[in-house]
Amino acid sequence: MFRSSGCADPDFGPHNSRNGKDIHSISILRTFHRDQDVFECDHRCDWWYRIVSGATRKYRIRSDGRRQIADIHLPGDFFGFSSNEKHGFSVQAIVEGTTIACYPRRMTEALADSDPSVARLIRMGTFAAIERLEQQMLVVSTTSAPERVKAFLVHFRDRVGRSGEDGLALPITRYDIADLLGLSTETVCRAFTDLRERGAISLEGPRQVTIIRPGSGKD
Amino acid sequence: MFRSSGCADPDFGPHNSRNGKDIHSISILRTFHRDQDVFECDHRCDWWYRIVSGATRKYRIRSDGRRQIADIHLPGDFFGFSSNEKHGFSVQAIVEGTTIACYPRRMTEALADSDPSVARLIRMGTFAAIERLEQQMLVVSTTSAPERVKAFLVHFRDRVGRSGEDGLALPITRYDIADLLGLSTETVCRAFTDLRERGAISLEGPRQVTIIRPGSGKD
DNA sequence: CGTTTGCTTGATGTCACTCAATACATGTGG
DNA sequence: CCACATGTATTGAGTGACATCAAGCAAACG
Repeated sequence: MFRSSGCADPDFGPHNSRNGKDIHSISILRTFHRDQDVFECDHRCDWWYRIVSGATRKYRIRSDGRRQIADIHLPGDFFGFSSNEKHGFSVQAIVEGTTIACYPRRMTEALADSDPSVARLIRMGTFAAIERLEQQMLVVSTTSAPERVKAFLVHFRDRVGRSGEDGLALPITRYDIADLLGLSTETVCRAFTDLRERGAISLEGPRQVTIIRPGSGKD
Repeated sequence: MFRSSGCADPDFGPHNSRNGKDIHSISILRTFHRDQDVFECDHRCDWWYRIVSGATRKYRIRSDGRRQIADIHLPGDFFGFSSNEKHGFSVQAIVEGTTIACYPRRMTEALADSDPSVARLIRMGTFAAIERLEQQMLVVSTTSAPERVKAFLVHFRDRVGRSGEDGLALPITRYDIADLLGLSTETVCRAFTDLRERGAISLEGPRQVTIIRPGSGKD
């Protein structure tokens, strides 16, 4: 359905561990259906996660009933970190068949204590999560709606891993984009057509976008 | 000027280290003037930081000249983490005399490799940073301007460390709040008066706020 | 300088509707 | 019983009309 980023991840190959146990051996792989929960907001933080293939959304239902999406996770992304007892967010699979590596938290922390390379790996994962959120913050705070959508597209393309070609296949609906950017679906639709008419993007289909002029209004 | 949270931090007291070196001994304390740069966006990420007292803003200048504030750091907060060579953001002191503990990155990473408790400390700091950003995301994405300001106030009060009293002293100007929330200063002002007239907050002064009804529209 | 208010214009949310694609159950004829 | 068509409901996407809210400018206030 959309370009799978696969498992091409240099950081996550087999690595030297001093005691035989590595981070792979303590993880379990789970596959999720579309819209299936990975965890809910009131669950305990007993696991860490990493996307192998597919995509997930981290969201929260506001008191007024709106759904706020805080993050989209793509292959290679870590998530589920928390210093509290419970995550404040729920996470759902977006794509049918999303595969996620699940790491039991206590065991992984113990492994990190004994193996500095594991600690380093987790550290890099959290650093990447911080940068993802910071970029996301810039995108969300873009004032004009079309520019916000465009910033999202550029950011998303950069995350998917630019492979030279310009075509970008969105795994998410307009509704998801709206809840991620704090806009209404209608405004997102209008932003897409606006960007297309102004020549900033071209649409081969609703989910198939080509960014033509990423320069204007990049940040 | 505003309530100093001081240094009351259990995690950061002297801790057991196996080789005599602890994270305190490799850090240096620096004091900054108001609006003085801690680092700029194109600088290399050679240091990690932690606020001891005062406050800082992490910001970035957009291509259209607007200043986007991505985070406010308060005492106890770690910042400066990045998996890239350079931070994409600049950080400035907000409060005169802001004191920051600076940790040389390579040395701290080496210390983390040899001392699991240091690695754990850094991990907790990054987890807290992630949660800060996620909460910030929820605040920024609140649709209505008054509700967004109110969400900011509630979030900020929770971060400053609720000590029972309701009074909240803001270390930052309306302009900073505007750039943090993606609003104009005028709209922030109007939101303050609107919240005051509706009885949600009371203002003892421009920087002295009391949150009366945090419940409505909390998230 | 930081904060606040009034006024106007423009942008966005809301409501309503259309359109296309899909899935699923039902019906019909061989 | 099976193959194939039809009707219906559902979902995602796009558009238009209208009211509302926030930005921008100006000016006053402390």
